Amino acid sequence: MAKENQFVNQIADIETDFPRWYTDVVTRTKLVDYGPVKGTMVIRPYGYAIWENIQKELDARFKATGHENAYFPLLIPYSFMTREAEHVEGFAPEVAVVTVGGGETLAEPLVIRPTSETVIGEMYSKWLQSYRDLPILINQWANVVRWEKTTRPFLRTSEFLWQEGHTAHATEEEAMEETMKMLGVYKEFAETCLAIPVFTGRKTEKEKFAGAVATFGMEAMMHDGKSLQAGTSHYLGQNFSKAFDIRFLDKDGTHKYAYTTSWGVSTRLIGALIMAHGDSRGLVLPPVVAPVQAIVIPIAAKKEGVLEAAATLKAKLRAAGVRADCDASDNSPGWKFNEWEMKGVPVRIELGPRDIEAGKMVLVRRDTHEKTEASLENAAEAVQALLAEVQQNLLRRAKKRKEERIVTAESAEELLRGVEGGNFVKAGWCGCRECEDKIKEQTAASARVIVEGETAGKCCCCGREAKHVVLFARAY
RNA sequence: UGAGGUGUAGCGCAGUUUGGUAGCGCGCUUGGUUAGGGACCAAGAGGUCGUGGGUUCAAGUCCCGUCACCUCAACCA
Repeated sequence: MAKENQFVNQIADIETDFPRWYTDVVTRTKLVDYGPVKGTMVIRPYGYAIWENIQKELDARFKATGHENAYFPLLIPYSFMTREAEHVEGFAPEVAVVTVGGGETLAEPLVIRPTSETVIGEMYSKWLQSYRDLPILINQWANVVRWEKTTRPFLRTSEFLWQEGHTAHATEEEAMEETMKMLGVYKEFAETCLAIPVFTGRKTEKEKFAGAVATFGMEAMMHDGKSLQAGTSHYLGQNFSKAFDIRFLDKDGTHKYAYTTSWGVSTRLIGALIMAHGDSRGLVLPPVVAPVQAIVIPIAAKKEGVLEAAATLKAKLRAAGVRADCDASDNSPGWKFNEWEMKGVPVRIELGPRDIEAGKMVLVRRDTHEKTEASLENAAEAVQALLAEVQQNLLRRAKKRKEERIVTAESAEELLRGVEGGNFVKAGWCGCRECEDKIKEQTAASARVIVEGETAGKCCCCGREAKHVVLFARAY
């Protein structure tokens, strides 16, 4: 009992104090540390390794859909921001501005990019001349800065890492197709790699990206029933091409403005992983993105042959492509069990004198804590099979919860009851901004996405005829 | 930007009410014994008490200012 308490004291209780649980877990597992400047974070090796795995998976998908990587400058002339009216209005309050360079006040202040539509638009206008130059399909991996008032590691920080795709097309249809295609790429990635089932759909006017014609979002359900916007894909129409003069000479001999898109996901995905799968013992990482997929814990490590056998096993697993490690530190086995569980490693392998003699190992999976034995001879196969199963199970589990936690509401009261119970709520909406604001005020829930292909009778707020079915939730 | 809270050793905290030698737990170092769910013994190292000023013989403690961080709300990926 005393020992149990000692463990529990490491991190706050996930059910009763989720925000605290989150910050405890991200710092104690060494994913992240706070930076010296307000709102900044240091992504430590264990956290960055997750990001690298996310990047690897996403980058492959971007390349497979015809995109190339490039890099645009961090500093943007302030005047660029003001060329698109909605854009500047949306971003001006949270932009960081450089006014001095080389000890001298700059003639024109520079913005540290909060997003890159403007610089990239400027460059596209230079590069684009003929319809033959289209489409332009470029992605950038970069950091951006948004001066946020309150911050939380991975979820909202002043500086964060992301990927922003920026494309230009000859027609509206093609640009819209691109917008939806990339939303689909995100969705597939979230489910197969992060084991997070998501809701996708169009955002309301209130929630859309500043400067977009339409924004489509990917929403994920967190442990506490709140929603996290995990990615967005924007159809920008000709808003930016008109502001930045992105024109081309078409087949018919006339100049036309291009149709552009942009889409991005960020290090917030790491926060999504943590909050979607974590449990009372800490992180639960899906094998596809886990920095360490299997951790070998030698038992009675000082007994002859144990460490050697553990090292051999690790090497064997690595040779088979498993991200394996061995904890040969002086800590007790029990300490290691808890530590690596907190760090979310999908599979633990216990290897002691008894096992070695029997030619076996003990496998313990992080998601269910189920213990099994497997032969050392086919170690790699057994571990790979278990990793695949853990990945499947995490998705299955998350899907089940997602389905169980969707309710419908006919009135604002029902909506409130729904979100208070930690649910996502489908409800009819008349389409007006007043109702949307009112719902938010009364329930603290916002319109996450407009649900496609469903019809509702009445608006849950004003009772007029509903234009859309909307998925409402409290959000991060 | 509004409301609340916290700053004392690497981490978590006590000490502040009533001013008088800087404490506890974990972690860290060294040596030894241990080892299948956060082991044990012994000896150590480590602190301008967030910061600036003031009151006082004397300030972690009282007064004034200031900064940072956390939680909740509003805005965003």
